[in-house]
Amino acid sequence: MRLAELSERSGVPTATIKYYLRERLLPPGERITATTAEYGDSHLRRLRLVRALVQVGKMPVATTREVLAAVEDESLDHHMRLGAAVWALPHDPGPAQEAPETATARRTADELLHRLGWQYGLEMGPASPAYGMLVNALAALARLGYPHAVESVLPYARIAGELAVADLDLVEEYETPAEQVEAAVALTVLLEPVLLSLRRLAEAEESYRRFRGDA
Amino acid sequence: MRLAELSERSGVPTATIKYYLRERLLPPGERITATTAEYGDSHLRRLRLVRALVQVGKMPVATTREVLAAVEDESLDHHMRLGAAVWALPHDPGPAQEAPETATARRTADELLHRLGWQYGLEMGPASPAYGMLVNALAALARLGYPHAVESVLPYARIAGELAVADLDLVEEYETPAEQVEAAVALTVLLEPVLLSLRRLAEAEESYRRFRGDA
DNA sequence: CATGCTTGGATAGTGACACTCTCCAAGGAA
DNA sequence: TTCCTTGGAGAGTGTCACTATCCAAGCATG
Repeated sequence: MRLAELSERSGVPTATIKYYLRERLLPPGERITATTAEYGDSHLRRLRLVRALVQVGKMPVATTREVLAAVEDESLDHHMRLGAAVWALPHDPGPAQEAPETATARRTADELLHRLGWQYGLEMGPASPAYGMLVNALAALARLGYPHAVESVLPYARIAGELAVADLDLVEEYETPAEQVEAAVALTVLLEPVLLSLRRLAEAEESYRRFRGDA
Repeated sequence: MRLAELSERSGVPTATIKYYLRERLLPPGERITATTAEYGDSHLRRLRLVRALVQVGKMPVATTREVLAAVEDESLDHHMRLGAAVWALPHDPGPAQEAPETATARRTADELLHRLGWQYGLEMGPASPAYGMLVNALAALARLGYPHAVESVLPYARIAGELAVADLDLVEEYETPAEQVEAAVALTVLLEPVLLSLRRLAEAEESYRRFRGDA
């Protein structure tokens, strides 16, 4: 199919597809003549993934490119490939200035990983983007005077552990490593809004039960 | 204290504080002379909250203004005030075009609320931003061919329920309704990055355990 | 073969957003 | 009196995801 048809079938404007091609989020089509290129189902599939990651997952385009590169990197073993892909997922820049709250938050995060027995996290953690995000968020809570000690966060960490098990169960339903890595990225990103919106709905429900009719 | 000192104590540049004043994220200081205004601890506290919501919680400035207005609205009862505040929290625009996947996603969401027995959600749900986010995300998963049926999402919803209980427990540790509403907003927003980063760390851990050493 | 449309590629422009810079007049301090 | 600081207002900046405009080379029709 040509660009126009790819656009029609995916619902993405041609100008946007051209932009994605330029940014290397989509591999170039197979050149037929000097002025036309042919696209296949793999392009359509990739285009849908890109759209989902960028629009629903709100991932920056540059980040998406890196993640997709990791997904396709056949030179890594399975765990490393998963790791590289998820590693590249969007994250806030780590703690910038070393405020005193940051140091405390770092210690809290470390103790948390200890208490949970997350070996890999303890080893690789401090360098990983997710660890930086965690430290940042804990430091922000501390600055506002909200609970941020290990005891307060531990329940959330246990719940996160349950989530990860559910996620990996879903991933393992796929056969090939390539499918699994793609599923890991898609599900990691796209289940975030699902989870957050469900939490908001659940909070409304719980608030209704507890406070309904209060003055 | 004057603007310069407020800036120094909060670490926020004066130009940015002026911007927040202009955007009504901060109430104006008490005018002392024609050219000077006095700010108090409440301004410092509010400024820190704004910074946390905007920078860590990545909330748009316009949204933050609405949320803070709801937090301060004394005319609502407690549950409504919480609801109004969380209602105004940032959310994607609801489902735009009515693709077939959207209709399916909507049915899945409704059935989910039924199965969970979330009365309030069933009643108010379809109008709420969180419901729109959920439908959007489920539709995106469907478009990519990933599981999005009630059975696949149910575990996540149950976990969200646990999160909400933990959240409201934290909120109820505060005494006055005003403190509780502010805590609800702050914790709803600031625990999101905590939760998401913990999920990423947990996924890395779980992936390490399952796939370590795979070819 | 001439005419006009389509295609893909390159370049520049748009709109939203969170700041950030530059002025300015009125005070206050030395 | 002179200089510096303050708060307010308007315009400018940088980023980012597009999006509109050009352009040359085909292809399709009369």
